[in-house]
Amino acid sequence: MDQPPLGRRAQQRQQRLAQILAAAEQVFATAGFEGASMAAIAAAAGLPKANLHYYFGTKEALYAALLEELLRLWLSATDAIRPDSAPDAALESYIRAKMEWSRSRPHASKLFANEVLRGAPLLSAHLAGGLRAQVEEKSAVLRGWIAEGRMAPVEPRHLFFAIWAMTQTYADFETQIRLVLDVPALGEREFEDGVATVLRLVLGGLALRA
Amino acid sequence: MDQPPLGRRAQQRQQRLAQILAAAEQVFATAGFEGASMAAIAAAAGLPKANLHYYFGTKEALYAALLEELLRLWLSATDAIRPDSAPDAALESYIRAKMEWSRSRPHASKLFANEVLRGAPLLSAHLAGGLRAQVEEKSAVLRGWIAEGRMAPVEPRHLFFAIWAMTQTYADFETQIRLVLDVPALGEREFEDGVATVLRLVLGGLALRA
DNA sequence: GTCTATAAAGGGATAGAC
DNA sequence: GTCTATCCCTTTATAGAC
Repeated sequence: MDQPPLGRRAQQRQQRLAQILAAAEQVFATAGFEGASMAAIAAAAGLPKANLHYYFGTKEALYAALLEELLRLWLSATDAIRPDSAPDAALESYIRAKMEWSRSRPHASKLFANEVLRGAPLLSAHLAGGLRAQVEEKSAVLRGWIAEGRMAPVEPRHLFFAIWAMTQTYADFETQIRLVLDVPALGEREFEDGVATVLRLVLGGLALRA
Repeated sequence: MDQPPLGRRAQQRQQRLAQILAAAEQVFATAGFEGASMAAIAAAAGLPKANLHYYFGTKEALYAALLEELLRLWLSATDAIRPDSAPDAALESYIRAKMEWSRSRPHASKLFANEVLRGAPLLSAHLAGGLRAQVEEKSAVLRGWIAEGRMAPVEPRHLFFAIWAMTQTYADFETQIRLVLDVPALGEREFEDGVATVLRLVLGGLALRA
């Protein structure tokens, strides 16, 4: 993606941008768009407030830049679901990828959840465009497997909704899960139990395992 | 709950309170705590702003009153899960109740989601208290069924997380589901497909149906 | 009890020195 | 490019007339 001959100035610029984006992701994720203040983001980034405006112009532009990056992540996880794949391996791979995303990028997941809760004012076009197209494409693959008797009949789009919900809940509802389980933070143990549960429901529910 | 001899004044007071709470639930649900303004809530309730302060004092008190009511709903849905129940009927009843709640009270679900995303500052005590206790109690019932061989082995608490996620997503992520399905609003058809999908995954995954 | 007017605080954004 | 000081608007909350 990056052209190699990047001057020292451009490098520093990239670093500043990344520094601001990381701080913004964290603050927006837990406070939401309205709840996050530019002052709080600046403090998290260790920079004066005016610096953020120099790099991104407005609060909304900074927020939009984060969503932009987020969408690439969202749309890149379904690669394993292809007509020539084995249904059980494909779905297991997809579920593990989604769960790993919740573990490693919880702020991104929460940011996305906040935006959708608000009615997705900055994301509607992408949801109705790229995401819908991808869901349709992958649903066709699943319908093919069902027609061949390789998988129990299910409405594929609702299966995706269920998988998204079960995996993302470990990021978005982390607070609730942590308090119910009475652990200080979600760790390996909790994510392993989560993966095992989701795999049992999906693979078992679709007659893909004993 | 209400004492019968309620004077006309008290009746009007109750009506005003309900009117404000309904408007506040809707505004807080989509805008979040910070994003919602007392002016917007007042407009939705058809009252001047000062009226809200007269009845509830502060914005946070109004918000807290909504969460209070919400918790009663959350904690009342697991009644069907009892040691002497049939596992499949109990879980089906629970799933249908949770899904019906997403259909009939989407604003309440979104309000809850917003609060948990924020780290549940006003809800931590209840999540670690009443909710945890209830989950432990019902998990013990499920472990009993598993020990008797009436249900496939699963970590009961994570099963609850999965059921909560799959059912609440039809309220919280309604915008995304609507756009992916390309429908103007979620209707009977969509909720029936959702219930069917969740039942297949849970009952099938736990070896409670063919 | 109800409403208008306003006080007090905090927010995004920018001007202008360096 | 970077930072301080500040403008201007919105927001919560209340005072005080009715």
